[in-house]
Amino acid sequence: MRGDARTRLLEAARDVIRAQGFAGTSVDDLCRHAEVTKGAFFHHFKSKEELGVAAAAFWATTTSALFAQASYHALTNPLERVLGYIDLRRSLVAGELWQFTCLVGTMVQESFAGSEAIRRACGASIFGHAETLERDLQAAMDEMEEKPTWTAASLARHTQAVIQGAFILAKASNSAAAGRAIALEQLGHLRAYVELLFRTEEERR
Amino acid sequence: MRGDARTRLLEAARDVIRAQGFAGTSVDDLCRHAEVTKGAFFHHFKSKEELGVAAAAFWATTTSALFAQASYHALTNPLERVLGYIDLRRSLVAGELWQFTCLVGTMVQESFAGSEAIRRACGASIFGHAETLERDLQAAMDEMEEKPTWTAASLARHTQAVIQGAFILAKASNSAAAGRAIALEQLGHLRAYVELLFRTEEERR
DNA sequence: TCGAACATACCAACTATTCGGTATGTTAGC
DNA sequence: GCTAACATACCGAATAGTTGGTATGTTCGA
Repeated sequence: MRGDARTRLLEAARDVIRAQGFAGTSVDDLCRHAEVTKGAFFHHFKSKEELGVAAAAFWATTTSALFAQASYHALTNPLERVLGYIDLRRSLVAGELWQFTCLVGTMVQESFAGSEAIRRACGASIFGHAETLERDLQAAMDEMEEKPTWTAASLARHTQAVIQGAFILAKASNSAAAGRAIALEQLGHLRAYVELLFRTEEERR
Repeated sequence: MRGDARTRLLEAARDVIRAQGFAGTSVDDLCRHAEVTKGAFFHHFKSKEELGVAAAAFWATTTSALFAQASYHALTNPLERVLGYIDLRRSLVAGELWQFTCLVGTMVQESFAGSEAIRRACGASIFGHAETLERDLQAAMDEMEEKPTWTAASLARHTQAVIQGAFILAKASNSAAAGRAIALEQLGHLRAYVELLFRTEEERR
């Protein structure tokens, strides 16, 4: 028990902030949820803002570890690896909204004006994750006959834009079930776009 | 001057909440920005939450008026009208981030768990706007030879998902200029997807 | 048409509470 | 016995919301 207060606070931040937002979550909220006293909080983080930065970094490392060990990386076809990533994202849409939405996407929305440090940490997480898709996208592009006008980096960012937008539409929905359905629907459109971009006419039939 | 305190508060909410988020904006912030006293605020809105609901409704009416009068509606080809909508959205990406991002997208992200009333108002704005695109999309679909598997409603929602996601990536960017560039890039991908879906192989060459 | 009755719009000061943060401990492990 | 990891108690500032009052109409009967 002793020695893990910092991790418990970061896990609490990950869950509570996704549900309530950063400004809508008080330090006491986090301490209650992590079953930790305020003294412990300010022992590990010198301010609430510093916790926000640490939570974004925590999110970046834990999620990148999750995706790094995924099985789609073993596929030989780079396009199949990209589609495998999208399918994995689809499989992660489960449970309540706060369980599958994105911490840094939520945080950056309300912190980009107030805290440059949090904004930078969230941006690093989002764009860093996008960059991990770039290699496979570039490899798939290199196999194409006619070179496209768009770049692998912009398409990698597009996957993240669709995912983040899907989460917003899910949050705007009338129920968790409806939100999940819309998120899946939107990831379906993302998959269709990637397939349309890469599959040539003859391949499609 | 007298009699417009309510409108000035709604305009202040539209601008300040887009920059700071709902929870990050205090009632005093709004009163200062609208040059109105706190008494006036609680005369027109019985709570901060009620202002949030009214701001979402205000956003829905003002933005739908903006798009209703746009010139792309005069185009005869329904697909051209859809692409005209996307091009209009691209032209609106200008100035600072808080000036072109979406109020209800920002608000729903942090309010969906805390206030059902605000969540509902934001959802009505987003999905109501999506529905205005459905007619043109359906008309374009009806002109296609082979009927697609996806629906006009889901594609209409997809436009909104990409737009909302583009705003999040813009906010995560290191500068307003970089954010604008990413937003435009992402709307470009959205345009490309719509074109790929509707243009048949022969039309494309 | 005049004015009392009423309604709306707003103001300035106040309250109760919550917030982020701090000061001062206490405990456990090397 | 020294240091990092906590706990307890507290502070000042900020917060949402309230109160009692005033200024500006609006209505309607005599």
